Amino acid sequence: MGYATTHGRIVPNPIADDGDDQTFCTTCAFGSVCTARGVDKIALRDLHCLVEHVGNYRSGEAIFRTGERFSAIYAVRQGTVKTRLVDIEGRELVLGFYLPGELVGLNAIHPESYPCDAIALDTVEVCRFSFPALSTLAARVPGIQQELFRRLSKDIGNAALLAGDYSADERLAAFLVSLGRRYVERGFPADFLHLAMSRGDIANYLRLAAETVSRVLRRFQDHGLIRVDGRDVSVTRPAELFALAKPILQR
Amino acid sequence: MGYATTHGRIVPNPIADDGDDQTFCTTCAFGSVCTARGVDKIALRDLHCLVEHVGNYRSGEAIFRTGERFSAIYAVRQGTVKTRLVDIEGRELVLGFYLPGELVGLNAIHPESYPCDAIALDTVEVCRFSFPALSTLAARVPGIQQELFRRLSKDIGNAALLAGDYSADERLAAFLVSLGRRYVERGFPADFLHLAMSRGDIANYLRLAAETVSRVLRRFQDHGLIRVDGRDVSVTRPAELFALAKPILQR
DNA sequence: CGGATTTTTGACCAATGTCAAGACCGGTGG
DNA sequence: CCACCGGTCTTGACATTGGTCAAAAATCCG
Repeated sequence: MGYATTHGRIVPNPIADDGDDQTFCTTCAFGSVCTARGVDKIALRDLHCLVEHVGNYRSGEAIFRTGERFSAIYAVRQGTVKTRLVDIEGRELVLGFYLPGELVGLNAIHPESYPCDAIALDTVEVCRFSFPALSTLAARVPGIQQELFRRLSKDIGNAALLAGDYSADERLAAFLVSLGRRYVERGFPADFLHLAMSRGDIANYLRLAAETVSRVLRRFQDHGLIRVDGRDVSVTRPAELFALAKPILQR
Repeated sequence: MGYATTHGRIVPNPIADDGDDQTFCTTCAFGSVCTARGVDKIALRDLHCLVEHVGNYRSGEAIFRTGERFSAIYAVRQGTVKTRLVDIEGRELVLGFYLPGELVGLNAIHPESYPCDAIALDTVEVCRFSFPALSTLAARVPGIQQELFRRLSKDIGNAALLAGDYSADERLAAFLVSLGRRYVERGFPADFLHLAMSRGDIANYLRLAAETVSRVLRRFQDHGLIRVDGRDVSVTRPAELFALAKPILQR
């Protein structure tokens, strides 16, 4: 695990180890397949073979761009990635944020070309999985096929989450809670978040104006739910925050 | 093909034939796999074996309900299905509408239980595909695995479509254009739609109030873009309607 | 025909967006 | 070390879209 400082604090910052033939990267998208479900050695080696580490994208750089031919999906190893599309009128639309261990590019299988840009929000490393190779392997290894189906299916649900006509408060609360949960899954404290993305990106993702994000965070802080310091947020009343988020997150 | 009358008109109404060992149902979700890509005979028979026709749901009846254990996906054969969830506050949230040939239930793979209700909007018949059986088959027949990946991926894109902060006009235009396209794919005229769903359902799906849907349709008609008669809509100026929908549909 | 449901229409209201100005923060170079 | 600069963030005043409420009209269905 690596650490980075922001505003003079020590902030945990996940960095994937390289893994080995037995364990694979700890943050690997397919880690669970290999560990929990006991994939056979050969499959594991095959998976290793078709993975390619691609690294050191700096903030603002693109991992792929809209319209490029789809050939691979990417697992985030370190840093945070956003996907976004820019519509005909020039409006930016942020589709999602991806933390270490999450898969980017699943929405490109159908159109066969990437329907969005994937942009690094800080220093990012990814694993590249050639999709033809991966689907061949998936046909041989049930666990991997399963995992792909699962993640595709999960993304459908996630995309639908935002689509509701929820209030700005509900959206922001759900955003913070969900981000918190995903950090916890990766072994980070539940009550402290560092936001890799700007207010503008958050607003764009939640379909709000940046000003509204600012105001709501301010209000949450005034009510004692959270403590905001720039891009660092500590959650002081998780239960109340969750209560707000409930209509969106319930299931 | 069957026909039904509404408001005294003759409205085309797709009814899938039963297919045979060679051709499968014409509207079948996996039709393209079998025909275009030449699936081997054995696979085709297997697919036939694991399909189960389930029929004659009447308007309002559920094909599955929130929380039931996930065991199968369904391909619509006849009629129209809506999926919806009811949030903690009792608000209904329509997730999608499904025409003949489309797959319902893909969003249930991940949670392993259906995260929404699937409700018949008129007289509905479906094909039931046991999911364990289907994924086993998918591992053997690349075309089927491919088709599943494709459709899962497509649904991610569709779910994201609605999520933008688009105006009521843009939403409704995109809704009509997209519905029209899907009908055309099924061999129905491009300029005439019959809406199986109520204004309330449309509103709910587009995250608008029912009153807004009414008003916008009225305005479209006043401007000569469409002609509305209850649930029948004819598109008189497709180009202009598309122009409105463009920010949402472009890709 | 008659009650229930859906749809339309109108009047009003509130949440959120827009515009504009200023504060803050981090980085750069003198 | 400090001054400046660009970007991001915050705050305030105001405008607008779409929601809410209520009632009337149309449609459905027995």
